[in-house]
Amino acid sequence: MMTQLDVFQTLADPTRRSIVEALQGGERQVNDIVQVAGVHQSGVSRHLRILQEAGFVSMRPDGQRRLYSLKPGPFQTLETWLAQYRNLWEARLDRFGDALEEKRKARNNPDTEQG
Amino acid sequence: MMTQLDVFQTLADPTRRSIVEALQGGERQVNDIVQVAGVHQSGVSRHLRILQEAGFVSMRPDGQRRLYSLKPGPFQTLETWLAQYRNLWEARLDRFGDALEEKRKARNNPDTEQG
DNA sequence: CCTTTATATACGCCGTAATGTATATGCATG
DNA sequence: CATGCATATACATTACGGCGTATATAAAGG
Repeated sequence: MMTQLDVFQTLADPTRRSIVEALQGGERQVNDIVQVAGVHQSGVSRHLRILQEAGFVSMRPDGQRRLYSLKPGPFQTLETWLAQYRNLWEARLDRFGDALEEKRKARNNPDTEQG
Repeated sequence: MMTQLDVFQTLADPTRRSIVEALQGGERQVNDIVQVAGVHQSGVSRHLRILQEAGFVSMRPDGQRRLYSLKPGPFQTLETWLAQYRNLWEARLDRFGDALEEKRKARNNPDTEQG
């Protein structure tokens, strides 16, 4: 069974990413997605189930059609995860700037401590 | 062979994510990472190679040790990809992004006014 | 030198996940 | 009710990726 892939594992599959991309324009029915996904309808349905279980999409029945659309949750999760590292590399750039500053000061004042 | 996983596929593996996490604190040698990664040293080396090929880390030899550290590239790629989906949630976060942009500009141009 | 330590790689094994075919389910309509 | 369309799912196949063991390589140190 599949049971609850995390955000990264869900997005790891290129077909699923193309489905997510296709949903950027709003609600789509399964057959519309089949046109762009490059896999068989059964595959699209499976991917949609996985995306739904991971919280990426929600489904709304409309007669015999099923309309899928994006949900923000996992994107926010990703955002939060990414923020950790944004801080990291920005801090690194800041430290780089600080180091330059320290060097400049040290040149004028050789007693200055170096880390 | 493996040859160039994309950002999402690279991050899909939990062990690789734990390695990336371990590198948040800066340069680490392989054995240090083995302690926290939960897999054998050979596995860690393989993961590090994959991370390097995907641009997540760089390596610096130091005697017999190899020091690995994070590189920003793929994080920025992720950032760009994620930006497409920002309109899914609140404008609050857009303003947060703007604030970061302001910071970045300010760093390059220290005369810039800050709020 | 010989041994120890640090890391990388070849190899085989195994689990997982993606795919298509075939089929089930369910709505819609004549 | 019979037929057709839209979607989901069971099943078998196949490919890929992660793992550990064993081994190669190379630097340190006695």
